[in-house]
This record gives sequence, structure tokens and C-alpha cells, in this order.
Amino acid sequence: MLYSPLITLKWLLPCSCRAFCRLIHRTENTLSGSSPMEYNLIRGSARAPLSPPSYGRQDWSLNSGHQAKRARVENIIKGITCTDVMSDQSEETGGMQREEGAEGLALHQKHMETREPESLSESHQHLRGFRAKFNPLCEDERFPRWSISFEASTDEEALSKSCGESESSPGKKGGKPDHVNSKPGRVKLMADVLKYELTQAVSRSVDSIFKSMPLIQTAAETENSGPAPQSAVRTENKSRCGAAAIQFPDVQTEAMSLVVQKPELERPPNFLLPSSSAAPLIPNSPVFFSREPERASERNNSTDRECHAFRCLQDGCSEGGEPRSDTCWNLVKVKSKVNSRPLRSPHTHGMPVDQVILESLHLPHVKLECVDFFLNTDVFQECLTTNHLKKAKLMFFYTRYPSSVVLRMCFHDVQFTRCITSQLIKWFSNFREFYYIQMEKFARSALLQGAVDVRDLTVGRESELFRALNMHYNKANDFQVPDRFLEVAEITLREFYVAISMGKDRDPSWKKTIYKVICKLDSDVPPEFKRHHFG
DNA sequence: TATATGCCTG
DNA sequence: CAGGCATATA
Repeated sequence: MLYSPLITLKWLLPCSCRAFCRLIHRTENTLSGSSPMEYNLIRGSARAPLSPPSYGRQDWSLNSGHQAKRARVENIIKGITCTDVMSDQSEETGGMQREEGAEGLALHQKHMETREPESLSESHQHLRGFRAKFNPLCEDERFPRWSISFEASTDEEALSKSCGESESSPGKKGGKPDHVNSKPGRVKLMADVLKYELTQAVSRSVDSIFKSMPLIQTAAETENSGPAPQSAVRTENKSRCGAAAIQFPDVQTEAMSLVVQKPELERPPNFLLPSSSAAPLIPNSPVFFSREPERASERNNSTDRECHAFRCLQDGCSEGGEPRSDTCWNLVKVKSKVNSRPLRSPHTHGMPVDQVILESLHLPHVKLECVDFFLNTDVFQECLTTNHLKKAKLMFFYTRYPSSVVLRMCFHDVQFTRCITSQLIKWFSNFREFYYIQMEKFARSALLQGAVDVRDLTVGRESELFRALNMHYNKANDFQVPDRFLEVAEITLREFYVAISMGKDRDPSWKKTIYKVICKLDSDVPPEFKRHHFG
């Protein structure tokens, strides 16, 4: 097992709870220093450059007390986890995760049973109480305030699984609680409650859009008004918690994407083309709707470049001049099951943009579409495409070990079957493999060249190592690689260098120690990569 | 034993 | 990058 107990738990925990754990983790780091290497090498140490004695197993054993405490805390948190994310993971790769989902449901069921709700409104009231109880946890990353499972209500497969295969396969064993199976009526009730809650929330969100329309229209002025206070949003790791709060300025961002899902299909192609002269109030994609105008103003040149590259991917243009029709993860859910094809209706070509926007403001239509969008399981792509691969590679600049929750958020336009999940996991495994091979290669090379001080080993944008990595993950070189990645690469390189110079590579599993360090250096993937309504 | 992960290979 | 195998873990 590569991962430390923390990392193992990390995969099992709901994202919001993991955010809390990160907080704990960071607090501990503040007290004890970061990873051994970070402390010794980056923050400076008086030790001899090539022999950092406290680096290695000793440190891990010293930290084991911390880790045990952490694991206990995480266990507690896991017990009180938000139901939304639990169900979200119910279809995940591991049986354990599915059991988590079942437990979450059982918990929910238990709550329901205590009062044996007779009416929908009563259930709703109960849900509110339940939600209030867990929202403090959920709000950490500004996840929707719905404690019920979105996934379970949208994905029939997930629903059936998280409900313990209650109706479809009652005889199937799976360690699910019996009372779940024996009360299909309650499952039905819960489904009703889910639908009701969903409809309510969507309605509220859509209504809020109308109230916010003046805000959207003044986005142009916002752009010219200089950097917004959120300019620190895109910095990495250390400001992660704060950033998460800022990146989701208000509840409206959730609704915005809902509103534009359908109109996106109807936009003329040039509407999607990234253009420097485009009016800021026109969103480039659903993801950027309502946020993008603000964000554009808060970015410096480098992040604009990231953004452009990203939009390019979304729009289906590519560095190799591939046809735009290759677009797949342009964040639009199609109801056909055709993969990798343009999703725009031909009859709207040439339609004025404002007319498209007006259409999107057709409230009853939108509301209907939203609910339909949420509840329809046919809206997902069935396979990963080259654009998904490109996106995954760019994600690697931020996270080397993405959690399943992050993967779900970033690849929300694909149906997360077991196969898709393992393919994505395999991709990142391959990315890491290449990354670590390069690191080892360059570390050995440096050693052979007689480097004497690890501090001489740096990774800059001009370095050969970075070029090799950039060539692999960002071939078109149209994505501004975050500085944090360079830092992580430098730390990795030094880890390899020190380990090799100390002869640790004689141990067959010597790299695992390094992996443990590096996996803690993951940053949050920028919101542009994610869907912003649900986890 | 089932599942997850890493390593090797084409 | 994906497939296959070996190993580790629960």
C-alpha cells in the first residue's frame, strides 16, 4: 500500500470532511514543520547538504503518533459525514466506499425512522434539520447546502447501490443493512423527498439569477476596475481553504450553470470562440458563467494564458489544429449517447447572441430543463476522449494524486462507471510514472555530474527537467504551469537526489518514501476544471 | 479472496 | 497509454 493511513482515509472521506482534515493536517505541519524535505531543504537547515540525517524512516516513525491521532479524528469525522458526498462515492471503485454510502443512507434512514414521517412537508422539515446539522462541514468548500445526495437522485445506478440494491436485487448480498431492503416504501419516500428538495433548490437558484441579472450586466465595468480582491485565489496550497471560500462567491454560481446548460447547445460556434474583444458579459462556457467576468479582471497575464488554454480545450480547438468537432468535455450534457461530436443544434447557427441569452431566461423552460438535467441519467458521455486526456494532464500540474471526488468534479461530463474510474486512475498513475522517472533520471544525472549541495538543484522554467515535463503534460505549451508545480518538482528532484546519494535506492521500495512526501504536496485543482455546483 | 496499486512491457 | 502481472492490504 503506497499511501499512509491519512492518504488511505483521504480517499474514503467525503471531500468536505477531507477539507477539514487538511486543516488539521496543515495545523500539524505548522507545528511540526512540513514534510521532512520541505523543512530541511526549503526552509533551510544547518545540516550538511548531502546528509540530512532526520530525513527518512526516523521521521515517519516520529510522526506516527501524529498520524494515529489524525486517523482517529478522521474516523470521527467520517462517522458524521455529509450524506451528499457519501452517496456520491457509492458507485466508486471500492467495496468499502460503497459500504460508506450504505452506512450514510442507513444513518439517514434511521433519522427518518425516528419520526416515521407521514407527509412530504414533514420529511422536508426533517431534512432541513438534518441539513442544518451538517452544513458547517459542507460549507467548508462551499458545497451545496443540500445534505441529501444529488448523485443518488440523478444517477439511478448510484441510487440503487446506495440504497443497498433495495429494489432491483433484493436477494443480492452485499453487507447492506436489512432494514433498508425491507422498507422499499421508505426508499420511495426518500426519492420523493430528494426530488422535492431538488426542485425547490433549483427554483430558488433560478429565481436568484433573475435578481442578479444587473450584476452580470455590469461585469464589463468590473473588468475595467482593476484587480479584484480575490486576486490571491489562484495561489496554491497554503491559501487553499480561503481560496475555496472565495472561488464560490455566492450561491448563484451554482444556478448559473444550470441555466446555461441548454442554451449552450444552441449557441452559434463563434459564441464559443475565445476572443479578446468579446464582451465580458458573454460567458465563454457554462463553467465561467458569472464567475468568469470577475475572474478575468483578477488575473495577471500568466493566468490569462491558463484560461485561454483551458477555454481552448473546452471549445475543442487544440494545439495540433485538430477539428473543433473533437470537443467532448465542453461541459454540456447531451441527451444522445454520441461521443466526441459537436453538441450544437444547427438551426441556431447565426442566431444573435442576445437572443440565445433571452432564450436562456425563459424561466419555466429553464426550470424544467434543470430538473430534467439533474434527473436524467442519459446525459453523460460514456467514454473518455483525447480532450479528457489533455485536461487530465493539465490537472496533473496541480494534483498528482487526485481523489475520486476531484475526478468526479473535473470529469463530470462522463458517466463514472467502474471502467471510466479505473481509466482515469490509470492515467494519473501513468503521469506519475513518467514524472518520477524523469525525477530519478535527472537526480542521478546531477549526482553523476558531481553536484554537492541539494540546494544547487533547482527546477526553473528554463530547466531541462521542466521542459521534459512540460513537453509531456503540456505539449502545446499554451498552459501557464503554476509556480507551485515547479516547487513540487524541485522538492521531488531533491528527494530523489538525497535518497540516491544516501544509497536508499538499494531498497526495492525506496521510492515509496518519496511518494508519501510528494502526495502531500497536491494543490487544489482550480475551479475552472471543476463543475461548480456539485461534488 | 477481492481489490488496489506499482512495475514492466509493447 | 493500456494491458498484464506481482504484490500489498483488508
